[in-house]
Parts: sequence; C-alpha cells; structure tokens
Amino acid sequence: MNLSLSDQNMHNSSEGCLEDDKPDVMLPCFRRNMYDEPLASYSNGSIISQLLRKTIHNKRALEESHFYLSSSTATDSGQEDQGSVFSKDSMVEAASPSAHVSTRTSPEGDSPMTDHLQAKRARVENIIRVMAGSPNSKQHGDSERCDTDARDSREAREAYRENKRKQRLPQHQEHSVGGPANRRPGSSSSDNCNTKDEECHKLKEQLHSMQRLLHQLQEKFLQVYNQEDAELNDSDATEVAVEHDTLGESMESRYISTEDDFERKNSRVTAECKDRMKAAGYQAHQKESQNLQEALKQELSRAVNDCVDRVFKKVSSAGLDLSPQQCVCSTPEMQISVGADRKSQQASSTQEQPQAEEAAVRPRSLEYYESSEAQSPQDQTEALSLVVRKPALTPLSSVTPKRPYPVHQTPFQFNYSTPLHDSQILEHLLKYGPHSNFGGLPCIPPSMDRTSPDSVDLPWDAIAMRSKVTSSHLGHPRPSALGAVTVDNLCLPHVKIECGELQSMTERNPYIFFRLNVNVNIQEGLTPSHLKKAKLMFFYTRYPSSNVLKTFFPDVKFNRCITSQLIKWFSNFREFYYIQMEKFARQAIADGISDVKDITVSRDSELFRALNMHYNKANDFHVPDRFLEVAEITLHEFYNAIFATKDSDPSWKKAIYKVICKLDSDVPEEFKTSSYL
DNA sequence: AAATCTCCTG
DNA sequence: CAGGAGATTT
Repeated sequence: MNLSLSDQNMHNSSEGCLEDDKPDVMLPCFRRNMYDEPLASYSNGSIISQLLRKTIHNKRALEESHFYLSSSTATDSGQEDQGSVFSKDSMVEAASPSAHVSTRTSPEGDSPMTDHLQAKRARVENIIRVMAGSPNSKQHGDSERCDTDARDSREAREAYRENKRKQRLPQHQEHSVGGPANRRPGSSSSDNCNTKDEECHKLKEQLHSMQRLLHQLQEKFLQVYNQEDAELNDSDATEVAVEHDTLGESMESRYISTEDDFERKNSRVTAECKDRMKAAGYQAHQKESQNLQEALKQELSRAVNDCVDRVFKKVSSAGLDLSPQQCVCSTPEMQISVGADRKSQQASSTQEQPQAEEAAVRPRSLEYYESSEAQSPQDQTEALSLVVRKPALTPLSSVTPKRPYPVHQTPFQFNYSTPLHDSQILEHLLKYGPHSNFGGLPCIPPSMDRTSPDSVDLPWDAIAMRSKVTSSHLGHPRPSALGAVTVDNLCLPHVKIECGELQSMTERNPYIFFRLNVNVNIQEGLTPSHLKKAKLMFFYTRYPSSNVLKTFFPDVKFNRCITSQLIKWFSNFREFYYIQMEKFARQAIADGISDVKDITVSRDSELFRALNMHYNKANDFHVPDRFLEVAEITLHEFYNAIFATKDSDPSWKKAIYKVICKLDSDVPEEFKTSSYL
C-alpha cells in the first residue's frame, strides 16, 4: 500500500511541476528549505517562475504529506518529488548515517564537535542579541522566521510587492466610491498617510514588542537545546557536524549577495536552529519538544492574537473616516508584520518539530507571498476586484468593526461582531494558514464550534463556512497530549472550505484570503442576512426583476441557482402576503363590513402587524408608508373580488396580482451600497 | 427553451 | 422556506 501510494504521489508531483524539475540530488531530509539552491542559479527573470513552480510543487506535496506521515517504510529519500515532503519518517532518517551519503561533500566534515558547537552557540546568542535590539526588525518582520534563509525572505518580499501592486488595481476602479480622497496610493501615499503616521507608528511599536517577545522565546528555546547538545552521541554528532558545515558553507556564500544584514543574521539562526534540532535527535526529545511547543504556541498565539486584535481595532476605528487609499498605506505594513508573526510562530514551532511540521507549513507560508504570481491574470483580476470593490457593500455586521476600509453610514444599526471571533480566525490563519481546518483549532472556544451555520453574528463568511467544515470534524477534538505534527497534518488535508470560488481563489493566494476575511464578504450562497434584506426590500417591491435583485445584492455571486432562489424568496413573500390579504379580506366580509372605504391598513392594524412580524421580525426597520398604501389597495382588491364572488373563478387572483405588481416602488439606494443586519 | 409565476406540499 | 408540478410568458 505504501509503495503504491508513493508511486502515485510521485506521479502527481511530477505532473505538478512538469517541465521544470531540474535534477535535484538532495535528500528529502536535507531539502529543509526548498530554496536552498544558490541564488546564482536563478536568472533575474526566472526567479518568479521558479518560485511559482516550486510553490505548485510543494503545495502538492503538502496536500499529500499526511499520507507520508502514516506511511512507515515507503519513503524513498532518493526521489526528488518526495524529497519535498518533510515527513516524519524522513525526519527520523535524517539522524541515521545512511541517509546522508549525498550531502557529505564538505571537506570540513571532520571538525571537532565541541568546538563547533561552542562556536555555533556563541554565534547564535550574538545574533539573537542583535536581533532583539535591531530597530529594523519591525520593518523586516518576515525575516524573523527561524526556518528560512535570506533569499527566501527576499523573494518573499518581492512576491509581496507583486501582490501589493496587483491589489491596487481594483482600487483604481473604485474611484467613484472613494470620493475626493480616493487617490492612488502610489502618487499620493505620503499625503494620505501623513495624517495616520501616528497610528502607523503605534502599530509598529506593538508589532515590534511582539517580535521581541518572539526573540525571547527563541532564546529560551536555544537554551534548552544547548543543554541537550552536550548529550549527543558521537555518531549523530558527527553527522550533524558534517551536515552543518556543508550547509553553512553554501549559506555563507549565498549571504554575500544578500543586502539585508538583519535577514542574514536571522537566517543564520535559522540554519543553526535546524541543525540543532536535527542533532538533538528528534525522537529523544520529542516529548519535551512537544510540551514546549504547545506552551510556546499558546503563548505566541495569544500574544500575536492580542497584538493583531489591537491593530485591527485601531485601524478600524481610524479607518472609518479614511479613504481606502489612506487605509492602504497602513495595511501593507500590518500585512507584513502579520505575516512575519505568523512565520515567526511557525519558525519557533519548527524548531521543535523540525521537518514534519515544516513540511506542512512551509509551502503555504511561502505561497502566502508568492502566490500572486501563481495565478492567471484573469484570476487575479477577479480576486482583487472582489477584494476592493465589495467592502462597502457587505453586511455591516460581518465586517465593519474590523474593516480598515471606510463604511458608508447607513440609517440602520448594525451589530458589532465580537472581537473574539476575528482574533480567533486570525490566530488560526497565522497558525495554520488559510486552508487548515478550523475544527482543529484549539483556541476556538466551544461556543464557537457550536455556532450554528445560520448564525447571523458570524463575523466573516469564512466562519460561516468554517462552521460547516467544523461540524464534520467536531468528532476530532485536539488532544493536547498528541503530537502537534500528527494533529496538524491530520487537519490540513481536511481543509475544504465549502465555497468553491473563494476556495480556489484563496488556494492560489492565501494572502488574498487573509485580506478577504478581514476586509470583505463575498458570498457564494445566500445567507440569513440576505434573507432579511430581501424581506425588507419586499416592503418596496413585491415583484423585483432579477436585474434589481442583482443590483441590490452586489455581495452575492449570482448564478442560476442563486437567482432563482432569490426569486423564490420573493415568491414566498408574495404568497404569505396574499394569503394574509385574502384572510383579512374575508374577515372583513365576515365582520359585515359593507364599504371598502371602511377597510384601512394602518400601523396599528392587525394585518400590518402580521406582515411586519413576517418581514421585519426584529421591528428595527421603519416600514415605508407606501407599503401601507399598497397593502390597503391589495386588501381592497381582495375584498371587492370576494364580495363580488369572483373567487369562484379558479384564477380570480390573477387580476389582483396584475394590479399589485404595478404598485412596486423603487428600493432605496441604501440597499445597494450596504446591507444591514 | 428558458424564465418566471402560482399553487401545493412538507 | 424549499422543492416540485404545472401554467404562463418571453
């Protein structure tokens, strides 16, 4: 079984990267970093495409990684496709001499173990000290990752820049919405941002403090493994020394071309950490590692969570009177930092779960920045237009409080979603990436998991989707004693957000997923909020055309099914409406009312109360007078028809329908630009 | 033929 | 409120 599975995986992987896969003799356990190849091997123009291909490659590997975790023997470390999968097995193999043949090329492999480790330790401590004090760290948050090298970070930034560039596009299209302040950030960012410099700095400070915390944790970590280094047995130690020197050499030379000193140091630490991890012997320290990891993860999650929460609060409160562009000037920074935090977190995790977890996390974390390149232009356009065009049109209760975009004020009240929800999702995104299974999220309290799919209070659609996903995985509570590797990787393959387009879109660009969930609310299906809105619209129009529906539900992705569902809703509304009319008309006749003019519909009428109860249950919407008039007319029509015993005709209502359908009035513009509830 | 509507049922 | 059936409209 394992063998065939591996074969299949091999095959799939090959399909995933097609023409590119250049011969790669590195063993899986040493392909700790898929960008370990020297930078020189890329021409300037090909870096992106290399990244793209590798992203695909590793994404596939990620998807399949859970198979490897459960497979015990089939991992063939000599095969390049599997090499990108950092399975637990290959991890273990890393400690055995036989697995290292092809990497023992360094002539320095015989350097004394103790000297080497001491020097290494000194370097690491020094580097960490520098990192902790570096004023630049806040601007290079993504370089905090302990498990990446310098080029990795640089390319990530480059991809990020691409991302940012593309994300501006749709904002350009939004000129009419943005108002006078709606200027391109590129040309007027300084103007727009000046007013918000203070906020930006505050945010920076917060993030910086978070990063310091991370450094401290990393230091603790290293201390633990410094002690354990001394206990290494000789064979393993030799292996490590050889491996490290080999790696150190290649890294050294690579760093020469790196302009960012901080990144270099940081990446140094990364390599050191990983070497130590490997040297320590995974199995020997697995238990402690996991305990530590859990503790660290929790601590980091909480800290990052708090920080991001505060960031969002600030941005949203400041963003309410900002133009989108003004906000943009602050968001990217936040985005960088958030990404950095996330990666840092992963890095610290990786220290303990050197490879298996890295395999699960790495491809996405890189894709996080790269994936703008991994999309077709068409897809990109679509995704981005969604990102920017929709915000003002989305249900306020869902996103407004956290949204850094300005919101058109509406005459209606909206509920603030609980900050808890946002932070939890964000935390999860930081922790596991956008595609992970929220059901495995330990930090989401039971109340969240119990959230019913139709809960209106869900802050993001992703949560609504999550609730669906979660429901199918609630049976897999995360046992704290279980190794994070196993659980995390079990969770990852489950990730199937039940929102086709959004999913595919975010698979290509998790970064957009992040923004989507923070900023906008794209609907694949109709939500209870939409139903509520439709009911309110019924006060204005009983027979809306599908065009009207499309106009007034801009946050809904219309297809045949959705359209007919909306039409069906209004059909049902009418049904109830007419049933009430007929009922009250007959009641009037039964009451002996002989003159139509004695029949009126006011807000005190029982008929109105019945209708209001149906279409405006919360009674938080002021029903237009016109609706009362229409209702009265309808009632009169029914009364007259029944009075004239026209109801004996099977199609006697048709005439009434014909009249009523002409009484539609325009739906207020507010329904277009925002939704309530 | 497809879209839309009403009516009926669950 | 959804689904289906049948009628009507475009």
